[in-house]
Amino acid sequence: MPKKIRTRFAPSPTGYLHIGGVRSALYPELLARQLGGDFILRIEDTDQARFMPGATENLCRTLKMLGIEPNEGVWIDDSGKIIERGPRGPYIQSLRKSAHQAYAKQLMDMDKAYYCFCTEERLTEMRINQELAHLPTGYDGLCRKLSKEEAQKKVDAGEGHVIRLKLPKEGSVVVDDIIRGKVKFEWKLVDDQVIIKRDGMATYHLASMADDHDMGITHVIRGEEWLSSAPKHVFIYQAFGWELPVFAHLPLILNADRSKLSKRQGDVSTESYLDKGYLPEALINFVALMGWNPKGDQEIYSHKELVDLFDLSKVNKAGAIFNIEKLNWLNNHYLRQLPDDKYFSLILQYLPKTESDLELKRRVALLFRERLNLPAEITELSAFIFKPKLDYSGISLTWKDHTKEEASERLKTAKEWIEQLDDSMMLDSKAIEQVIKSKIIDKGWGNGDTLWPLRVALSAQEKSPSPFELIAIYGKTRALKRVGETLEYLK
RNA sequence: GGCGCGUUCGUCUAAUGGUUAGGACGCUAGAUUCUCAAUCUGGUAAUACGGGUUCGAUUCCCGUACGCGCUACCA
Repeated sequence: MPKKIRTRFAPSPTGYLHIGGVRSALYPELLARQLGGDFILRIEDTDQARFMPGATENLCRTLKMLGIEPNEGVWIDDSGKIIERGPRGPYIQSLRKSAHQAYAKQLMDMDKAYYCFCTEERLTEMRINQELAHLPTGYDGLCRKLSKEEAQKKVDAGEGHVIRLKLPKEGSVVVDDIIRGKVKFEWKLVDDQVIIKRDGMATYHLASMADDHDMGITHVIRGEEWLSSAPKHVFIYQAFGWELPVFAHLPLILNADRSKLSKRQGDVSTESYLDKGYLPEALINFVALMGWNPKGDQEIYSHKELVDLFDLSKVNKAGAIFNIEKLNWLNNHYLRQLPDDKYFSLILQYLPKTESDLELKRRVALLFRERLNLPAEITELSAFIFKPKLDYSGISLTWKDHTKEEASERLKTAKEWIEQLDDSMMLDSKAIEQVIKSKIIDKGWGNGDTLWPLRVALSAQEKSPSPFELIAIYGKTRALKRVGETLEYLK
């Protein structure tokens, strides 16, 4: 029986989940779902200094909203409390400290690691000197030369220390990556990495590999920034004789200037996109297609379709710039697909609180639906509808070279038409359109010279929905009031 | 500086040792239309550069350029 696929997303609780993180979570999730495997969420909090309270909750909440749910590991319950589920916990890395230390000890017993007593000051000075001499930077191996007895004596004497990997000094390693193929590194250029810090906590390199192994992770899917340190990871796996996972280093998501996506440039917090009204479906669709494509001309994919189609080996190698225009287009698409009730519940908050007529608000929301990339845009687009009185000073009420008198004449007549409108058709803009257009024909007028003044009278906007739709929205009384006020204004 | 990765329209991408190098977003023109939006139709625009290999390279190889990542007791 083939081994069960187990993938994971392992963020650090140092801030909000950013867009790149969404993809780092999505791809492993897609893969696990497709192959009937497990998707695990592990929190990597070994850096106490960068730990941010609330970050784990935020990460989980955001993933939950996006519909990327792990079936094992850290999660958040409905009351907002962090929970852990699954048989291979704890899934919060700092809680695995003693296991990491035991692994480090084993590595030392195998002579694959050693104590280092060098101070920060010495290390800094060493690095500066290396830079000045234009030499590659890296640990000079001073403590590597210490005998085990000497080192143990220092430790017993209570001297502060870290544990470093004892990497080969010659030869090379090949990291096999499913996206990039075989990547070769010379051992002599790989630094003796610290794996246990002075505070006893493991660094990423040991902690992540140990946990991945202990949790049975089969596919390590992570950002390209890890490729350079992959040799150390391979070393650790091999030192313990563990079976290597499949490595997949994802291309980075970039700012417009092609630098790594960062908080300095634009908004990268996924939660803020959600808050702005970008729909989870749009975000998932968008992020999935950055750096991967199932071929063909389809642009819209549901999460389910992505699960079926995803193929790790077809992920691109080059980084991708975050293109908000396309996200907007996708959001417009998904907004229009939403069931009316759901759509309205998203829009309501952007319509005036002072307006109490919920049914009116609902019809306004539906009226502007296809023009929206984001829910908030409706506020400005529809503001005129809720104003008690319109200001016509900034816009022409006359069609082309028509005169004010002609416009007034049209409006006066249109007012009568509105009055005569059958009450039963007041909600039906198509019916209203039919009636009014036929009356225009009867009069021998043109659509433009009549409809333009009418629409502007109702909206005071250069651009707006049609006069028929506006009459339907307003109802007879308010529509007549608007036209009446326009007539006053024209005098 | 060293090491690693990368490079197809402005952006996201597809394709193949032989194609008019395809799609989408954007932009743009037209149709529709009272305006806008939506919709439909059309247009715009790309294989970084230089060498090879080959009958033929965008595709394979080498080099150059450029970009990015890493170079922490951060992840």
